[in-house]
Amino acid sequence: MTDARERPAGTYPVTAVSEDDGLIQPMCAIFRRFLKRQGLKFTTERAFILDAVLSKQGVFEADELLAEMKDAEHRVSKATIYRTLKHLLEAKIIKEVLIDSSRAHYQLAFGRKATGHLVCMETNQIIEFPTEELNALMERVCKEHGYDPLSHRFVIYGSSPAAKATEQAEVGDEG
Amino acid sequence: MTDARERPAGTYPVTAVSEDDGLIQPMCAIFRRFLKRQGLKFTTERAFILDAVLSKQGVFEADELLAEMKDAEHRVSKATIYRTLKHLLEAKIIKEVLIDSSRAHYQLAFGRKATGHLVCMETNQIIEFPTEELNALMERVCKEHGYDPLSHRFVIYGSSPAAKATEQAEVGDEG
DNA sequence: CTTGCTGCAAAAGTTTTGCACACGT
DNA sequence: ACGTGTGCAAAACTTTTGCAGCAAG
Repeated sequence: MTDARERPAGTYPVTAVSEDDGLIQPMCAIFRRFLKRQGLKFTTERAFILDAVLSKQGVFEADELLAEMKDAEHRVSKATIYRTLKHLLEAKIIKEVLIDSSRAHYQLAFGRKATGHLVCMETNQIIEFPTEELNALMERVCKEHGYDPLSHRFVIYGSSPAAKATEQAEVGDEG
Repeated sequence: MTDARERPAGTYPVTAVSEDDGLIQPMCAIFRRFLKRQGLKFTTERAFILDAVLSKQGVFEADELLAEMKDAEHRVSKATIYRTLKHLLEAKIIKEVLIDSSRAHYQLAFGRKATGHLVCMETNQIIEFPTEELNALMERVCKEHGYDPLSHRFVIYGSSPAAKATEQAEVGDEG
């Protein structure tokens, strides 16, 4: 049951491993340059989406951005959010994270060391942890098969202490 | 661009790490027992789906099964395939594999050591490799956060030798 | 016979796309 | 002005579900 589908109302409680929020501002310039290079425009909507994305401490999804944008003074449409996410991926400002197969999850791609994700199957809490040590494994496996390594993802599924506590309580109730 | 979407017509060429196909037959009995325990029935359709699943050498998806079932003498509906996949997951005969976020991917859960997946971003080829060494990391991370470990997934993205060759050819064509 | 199962078609959820109009450069 | 971008609504795709008839135990 590799399933984190029933997520608690749009939010992922996340313990991030990010280190420097000082890198956030230059990102705007970086995105701008990226767009110019591609003959694309830096629109108000893209600025707003970038801003929302940069404020994320951990894993997020399109849905979440959409909800935030809906309330904000700047309403941005679903279509624009999806289109902009693609550009942010290409610009390597965000990267995809594999949490479950029903929706796409993203995370900032900069200012953080390689991380894996520890997912609680019950509460959907996601904890990040560093995974530098996996680079060696990636290199080795790629070399063995003649591949050029690009990136890797490591996800652990388990039960959080909170989930176990809840379980206990439920058993008490039922029994 | 963590995207393996444009997959070559329903097939994943896979180099598996499976070891004993001799375990396959008992699976039928195991599934039967599992169903009985749950008050469920072992129907012709379920038998056929189990059979198709057991013949898989590597990663597969619902879509693929559906296509196979369409041609076979036993036509099985989409709905039944999805419903049966859920039971097979619960019975721990198959497990979910995270390859990309657009579709669910599965793999037999037995008769194989823990494996990771090396995915070629261009050709979508998937190579399995053993990942026993990651168990220690899983245990350690879980202990650090008070989690009970359940399972883990490790995916490497890269470019296969074949993809690089194709690229070369294309550059030659264009230039 | 009783209960669960199947197929169909419709629904649901996420992501993409066509189009007319609006906006950066 | 030109070429892109945006919003909207519809389409595409994967997965789920309701229902009426069907089959396993």
